[in-house]
Amino acid sequence: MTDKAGNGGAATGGVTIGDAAKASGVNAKLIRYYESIGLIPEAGRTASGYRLYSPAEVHVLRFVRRARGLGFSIEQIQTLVGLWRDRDRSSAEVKRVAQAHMDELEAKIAELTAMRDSLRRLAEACHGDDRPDCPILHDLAG
Amino acid sequence: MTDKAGNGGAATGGVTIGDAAKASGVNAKLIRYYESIGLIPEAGRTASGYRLYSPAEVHVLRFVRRARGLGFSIEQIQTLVGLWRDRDRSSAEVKRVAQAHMDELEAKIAELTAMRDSLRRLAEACHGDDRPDCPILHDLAG
DNA sequence: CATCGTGCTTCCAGCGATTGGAAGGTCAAG
DNA sequence: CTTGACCTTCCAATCGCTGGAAGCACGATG
Repeated sequence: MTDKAGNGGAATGGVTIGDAAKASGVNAKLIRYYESIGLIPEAGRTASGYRLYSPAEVHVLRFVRRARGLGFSIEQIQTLVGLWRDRDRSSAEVKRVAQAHMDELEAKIAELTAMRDSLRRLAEACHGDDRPDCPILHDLAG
Repeated sequence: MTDKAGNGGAATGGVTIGDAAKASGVNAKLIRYYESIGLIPEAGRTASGYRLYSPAEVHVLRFVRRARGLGFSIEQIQTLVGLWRDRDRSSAEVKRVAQAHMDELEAKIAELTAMRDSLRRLAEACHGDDRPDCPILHDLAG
């Protein structure tokens, strides 16, 4: 029940991908995927080929997970991680990326809301009983 | 400028895919795709292999386009087209499909709205100037 | 020492709903 | 006969994952 490698988080120079996954909330499969597309740099390896993650790398993974949670695209996250690493960044640059994403969110919300409203109007007019008459189909049929 | 086939909409037993596209608002590529996945039945063909669409088939395409416009999935549209064709359908069944989709829309809207609100709060707290301090990155970094 | 179970590795494929392109056949008009 | 607009099929890419298969690595147990 204890660590199979005996180093669940310290001293050896990094944790395995499974532990990095647990610590960051990004599953192992996804971590490899993020590496493969270049979102995160290639991890170091043990002699036998296992990936190793330092606390700093786990931190990046957590960052990525949070950014995905806010709906940022991989491309935007790449930019954000870059800005995060850059101590001389301007907050204006970060804000620009965030604003761009907010605009996308706003557009998507508007689109979905319009769909929902149209649909709601149609559904409200539909009896929803055994009779075949249905304003929903009537509308779709044009 | 007139019809290349001389039958832009009548008498010959159907229009070509390009004309069906213009008439339905679904582009030709997409019509073929819809056929390939079984959303619409295989179209008839001319001797030389061109697809032909009757007014009724064009009508189905228009139906599909409107349903996609409301955000219904292909699978849901398949059900709706089936119900549309069935004169003995119950409006309750149609309403169920619509309601299911409205629930999905509602969930997505809630998700995106939560993202937008979080992001807005962070962005409002960000100066957006030359200084590197940024609550957005601060939050993402945890 | 052999074996077991778990975790790691790579690679390949699929999801949903399109869109794009390449390579080639068909048709009517000039 | 050539031109050009249409049609055909097939294959690949998009976005962000997720799943599976086949095979090595590792530690604990019998």
